[in-house]
Amino acid sequence: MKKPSIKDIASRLNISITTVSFVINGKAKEKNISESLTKKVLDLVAELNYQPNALAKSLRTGKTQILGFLVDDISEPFFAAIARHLDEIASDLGYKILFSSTRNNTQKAIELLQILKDRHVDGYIMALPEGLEEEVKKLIKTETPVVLFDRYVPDVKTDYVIIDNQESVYQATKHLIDNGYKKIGFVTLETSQSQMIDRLSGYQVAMAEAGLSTSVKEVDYKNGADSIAQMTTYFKTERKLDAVIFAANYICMDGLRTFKKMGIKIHQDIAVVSFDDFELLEFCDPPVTAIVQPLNAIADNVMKILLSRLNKAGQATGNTQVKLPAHLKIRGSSLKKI
Amino acid sequence: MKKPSIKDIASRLNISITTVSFVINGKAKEKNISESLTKKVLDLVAELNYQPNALAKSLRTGKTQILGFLVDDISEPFFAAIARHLDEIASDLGYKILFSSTRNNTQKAIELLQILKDRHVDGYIMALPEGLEEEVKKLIKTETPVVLFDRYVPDVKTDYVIIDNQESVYQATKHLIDNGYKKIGFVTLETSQSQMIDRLSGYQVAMAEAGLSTSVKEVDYKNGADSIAQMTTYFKTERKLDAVIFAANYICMDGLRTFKKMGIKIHQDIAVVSFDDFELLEFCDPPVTAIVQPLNAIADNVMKILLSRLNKAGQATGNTQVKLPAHLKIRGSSLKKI
DNA sequence: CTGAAAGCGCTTACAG
DNA sequence: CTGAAAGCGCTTACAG
Repeated sequence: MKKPSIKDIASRLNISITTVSFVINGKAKEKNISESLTKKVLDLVAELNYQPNALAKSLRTGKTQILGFLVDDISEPFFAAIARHLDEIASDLGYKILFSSTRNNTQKAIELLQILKDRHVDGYIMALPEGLEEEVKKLIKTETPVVLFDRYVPDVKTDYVIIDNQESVYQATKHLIDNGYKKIGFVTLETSQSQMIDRLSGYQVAMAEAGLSTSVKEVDYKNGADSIAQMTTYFKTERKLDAVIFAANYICMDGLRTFKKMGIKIHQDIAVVSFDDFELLEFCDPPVTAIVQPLNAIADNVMKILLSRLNKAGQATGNTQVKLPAHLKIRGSSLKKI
Repeated sequence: MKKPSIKDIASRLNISITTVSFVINGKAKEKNISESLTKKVLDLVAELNYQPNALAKSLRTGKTQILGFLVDDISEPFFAAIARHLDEIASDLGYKILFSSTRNNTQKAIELLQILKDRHVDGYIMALPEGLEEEVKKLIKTETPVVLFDRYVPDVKTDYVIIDNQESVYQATKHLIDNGYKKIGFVTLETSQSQMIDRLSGYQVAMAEAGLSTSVKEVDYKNGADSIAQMTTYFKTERKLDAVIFAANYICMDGLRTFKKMGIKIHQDIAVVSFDDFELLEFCDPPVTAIVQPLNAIADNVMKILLSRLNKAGQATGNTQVKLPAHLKIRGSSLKKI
C-alpha cells in the first residue's frame, strides 16, 4: 500500500529503471524505446497511479519547481492579490510558490531567505524589504533568478516590475489642480523605499509646475491609532488644505478614519485621491478617486521574466526592468472644486 | 564557491560524515563524541556557513517540514488573515507552508492536492472545497495529518477547528429581535457547506423561537453583478423586511452595494448584520454590526492540533474537534428599531 | 534498443 | 568514541 517507486515499475516489467525513467519523462522516442514497451510502462504507471517522488528528482536535478515569494505581509490586499495571480500562473506551469511574510522585521526576513535557500527554490519573487539589499546581492551573484516588484533598489542590479509611480501621482495631482484645487497635501510614509519616493516626487513635480507650494506629511507608522493621531495633528495644523493625496492603501484607510473622527467631509471639505483601489473607496460618500495598479499585468510580467530566466539559467543576460502604467479611476471625491 | 556539503566538512577535518551528521543534529552528547571534536566541527560549520541540504534530508527522513494549505482563494481577507497567522506560527517552529487556491474548481483542487502529495508535505490544513471529500478520506487513511477549518464534513472523520456558526447567528438574530425587528431576512449562498448550513440554522431556530416567519435568499453566486441583480430582485419582492443578516463577507459586500444602488438606507430603512468583520463595515453610515471570527484563535488551534499529530505520527488518537465562539460586535446598523 | 552503475546529500543501524 | 556502508528515489553519462 506504500507509494510505488520507479523500481517497482521496473521490476514488475522486468526492465531497467533507466528505461522506465526515460518513458516517464517523455524521452521514449528520443531514446529509441520501442512503442510496445513504452505503452506497457505507461499502462502500468496509470494502473499503479505512480507519481514520481519530487524530492528525489529535485535532489538529483537540483531543480525543485518551487519559487520563493517574499513580502512584508501576505495579508495586505495588494500582496494577497499579486500572490493569487502568481499562484494561478505558476501552478499552470507546474511551479509551486512558497509564500513568506517578513512582517517588517529585517532579521526575520534574512532567516526566511535562508530557509528558502535551504529549500533550494528555483527562483525568487520579492517586494524587497528594507535591510535585505546585501543578502539579495549575494543571491544574484549565485546566478539565482530574482525578480523584484513593487519597488526596486537602484543599487541592486536585477530584474524588476514596477509601476510608474511618479507619472501616476503626477497625473493625479494634475487632475486635482485642473479641477481647481490649490492647497493640495500629500500624506505618505516615512520610508526610503523607491515606490514611495517616486510617488512623492510625482506630486512635487506637478505642484512645482503649477507654481503651487507643497505640504507633505510623512507618517511614522507604528500602528493605526498612532497614525490617526499624527494625521489629526497634520490636518488641524494645515487647516487650509482643499485636497489631499494618500500615498498608500493603509495610509488612506487611516486618513479616512481621521476624517470621520474630525467630521471632515470628503469633497465638500477636502478632495481626496487614494493610491491603490480597494472596496471601501467605492462606498465612501462620495466615492473616492484612486490610482489603480494593474495587478494582473504586474503578476504576468513577473512570471514571464522569471520563467525566461529559469529556462536559460547561467546565461548572463541583461536585466529586464518593466515599468507599467497605473490608471486613475476618477470618482466623486475629486470632482471640480465647489 | 558552491555550497559546502557534509562531505566537505568531514574531509577537511579528516573524520567521517557520520560524526559530522551527529554533531550537526545535536546528538554529539548522546553519541559520546568528544567535546573537542564537537567544537571543531561546529567551528568549521560556522566558518563555511554550512547549511544542510533540506532536500537530501527530506528524501532520507521522509519529512519535509512543509505543510500544505488549501483554500478557495488565498486573496479573500478571511483566508489571507488565517494564512498570515499560520505562517507566523509555523515559521517559528521551522515549518514552511505551501499555499494553494482552488478557485472553486474541483478538478484544479484535486490536482493541487496531488502536487502537495508529490512534494511530500508533512501535513495539510484545508478549508475543504466541495468535491474533495473522497480525496481527503484517502489522505486520512494514509495516516497523513489533516486539519480542516472553516467547515467540516460530517462524513469525513478528522480533526477540525470551526467556529460556532449556529450559536453566533442565533445570538445575532436574537439581538435583532430584542431590538424590535420582526421581518428579518437572511441572505446566504446556495451551497451545502457546513458553515453556511449552520449559520442558516441559527437564524431559523431564533426566528422559530420568537414565532416569527423566515425569509431566506440563497444567492447562486456567479459574479458580483449577478449577485447584486439577484439581491435587487429579492429586496424588491420582500419590501417589508425591516432587518437582514448577510451570511458571509462578500455576500454582505454585494448586499451593501445593492442597498446603495436601490437607495436603501442602513438602519433607517433596514437593520443590517454581517457575518465576518471587515474595514468597510466600520465606514458605513451608520457602521454595520458584525459577527467577528476569532482569527488568531482559529490559526492557533489549527497549528496546535497539527503539530501534536506531527509529533506522534502513526498513533491512532481520537479526533480533536474544536468549536470556537464568535463575537457579536454591535454597531449602529442594528440599534433599536426606530 | 536497453541496462548497470554512479551520484545528488543526507541519516542511521551496525560494527568495532 | 568513531567510521564504513546502505539506502531514500530519482537522472544520466556510458557501454554494449
